[in-house]
Amino acid sequence: MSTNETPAESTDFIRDIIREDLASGKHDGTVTRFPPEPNGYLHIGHSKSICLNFGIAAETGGRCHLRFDDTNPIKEEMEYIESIQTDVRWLGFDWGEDLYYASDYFETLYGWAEELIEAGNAYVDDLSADEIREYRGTLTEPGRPSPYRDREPGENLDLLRRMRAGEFADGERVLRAKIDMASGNINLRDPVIYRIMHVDHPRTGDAWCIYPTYDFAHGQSDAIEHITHSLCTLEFEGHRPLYDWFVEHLSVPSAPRQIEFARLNISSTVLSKRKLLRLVKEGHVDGWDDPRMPTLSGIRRRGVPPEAIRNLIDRVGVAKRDSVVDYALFEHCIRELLNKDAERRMAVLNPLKIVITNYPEGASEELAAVNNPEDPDAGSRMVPFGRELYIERDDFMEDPPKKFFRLAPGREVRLRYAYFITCNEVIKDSDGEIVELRCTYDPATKGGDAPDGRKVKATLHWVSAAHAVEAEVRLYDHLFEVEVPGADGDFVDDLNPNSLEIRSGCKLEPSLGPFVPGEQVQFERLGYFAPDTDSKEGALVFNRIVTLRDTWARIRKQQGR
RNA sequence: UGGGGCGUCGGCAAGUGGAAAGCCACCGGGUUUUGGUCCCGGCAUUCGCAGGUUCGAAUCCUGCCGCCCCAGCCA
Repeated sequence: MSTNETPAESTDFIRDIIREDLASGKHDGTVTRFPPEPNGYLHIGHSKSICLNFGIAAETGGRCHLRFDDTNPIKEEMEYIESIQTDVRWLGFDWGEDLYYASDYFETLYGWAEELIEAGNAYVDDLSADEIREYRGTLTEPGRPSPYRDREPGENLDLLRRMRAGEFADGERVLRAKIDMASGNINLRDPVIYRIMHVDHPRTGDAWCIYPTYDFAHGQSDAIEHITHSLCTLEFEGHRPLYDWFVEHLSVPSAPRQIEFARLNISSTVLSKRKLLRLVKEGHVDGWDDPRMPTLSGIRRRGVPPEAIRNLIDRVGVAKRDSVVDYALFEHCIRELLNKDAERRMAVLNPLKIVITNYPEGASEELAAVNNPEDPDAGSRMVPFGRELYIERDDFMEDPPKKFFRLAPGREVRLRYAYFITCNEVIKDSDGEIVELRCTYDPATKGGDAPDGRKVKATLHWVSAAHAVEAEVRLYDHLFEVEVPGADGDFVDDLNPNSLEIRSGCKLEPSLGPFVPGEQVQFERLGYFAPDTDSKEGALVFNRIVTLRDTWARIRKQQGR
């Protein structure tokens, strides 16, 4: 198979800039980086940055580094360093040898701090945090210089060395860059670049008790790694002048360019570590990998293939506008992929027993079922059929409304890959609850076609009662009831109380018994599912990844339920 | 009332002076042994608003309005 068309190049303002830089010879190649702080789990919002950085590197034959921005030991843990690597790999990206840590540069960064002092561009400030805030001024009033602003380089150097040596307590002094206390950009009002923290660092242990801030570490780390384009989110726009200031005033080995883009937001969920942490801590979900969570670990556990996330990111694009992507677009990406890849199976989640009264007692037979109508190579399998079967309760109505085409008293429908059946009798218990249906089948319709050409308006899925495998199936809905949680009030108040529904006693066709964990299946007419990590031998648990598009549900809604 | 950004269909998003791409959602219709898939069609006479420049403006100019970010020794 060949084509003359070149694949449509995804383009956005960042790729445009990079293309120009390459064309003009400003750079020979590209080096990007994904720089998470190891203080939490990655979520789908991060995948935009990951796909962008690794994607651009791949498209331009460059490299993308994975760098942990571990400058604040209070919040960081090795556990996160592990999980982040697992998640990035799962998403489908590889940093090769290029794994770095900002903490690897602590000594170099410290040297640059002394360099700044010697040039009269930094000073040790004895003001307290509160005083610094007061002196900083406000959004509309300029700041005032600290009384320590004009200390001599010699004294500053001595003080910084003593800070490093551990002579002072946390918060007693800080090192500040001497820039402009009257700047309209508050980030330039002598930002703190080193603080004292007598805290062990996950990687450097007790080697340091002073740590550089993000502003003093990030651009310089980029420069050390010869990053050409440092892509970050919009909230860092105001930090760019500072980023550039350090690159200009320090003897760094290269001059990276920071470019900002809008972060990914998705409706009906939240994407901030703070909020996600609260969901876990307050027990609204069962952990970071709860299948309802937008964390990569949660999405993975739910059964979503990583390719679906990459496709979503491609479709969303990259721009500078604050936006909220419709969750439906994500669902579409999942369905689009799984429709093509997932094998079909039959499973009944809410069983209603039917007895085929004219089918011989004790008999059974095997019927051929297609594995994936979208993929002829997927072949077919045999499914057992017998006198007693289960169908979905929703597929029968004693008193059907207009447009309900499924089973009803006196009505004939098709059992997929099996026979036409007609419902003759409805059996109820003493409460009036339907407990069983008595039907007859037409032996001439074996396989699902009537030789006389008669049609039927519905095809139902089913499972033979004698052969069924039992399983628990977990159904998920949006975590939040509103598109933008917390738009008015606490986001927790917008939680969807019905985001999880557990169905036990579900009946699966026997081929699902030994199903391989990690693989996705379509339960015909119901949606895409995957085994949960809670599955055990003989105690299967499936997660619903996403439903199928459901036109009948829409009709029902239009009819007023 | 400081500085930095952003405003194109319900949601994303192209377009950068010469006839408003595409995708999702939604609404029809066809095919169908999944009310799935697939196919066909519809969906911005108008680009936050108001002026101006121009033969011609979403694109240029001016003014206004709205939204987001910044006052951590977080990132």
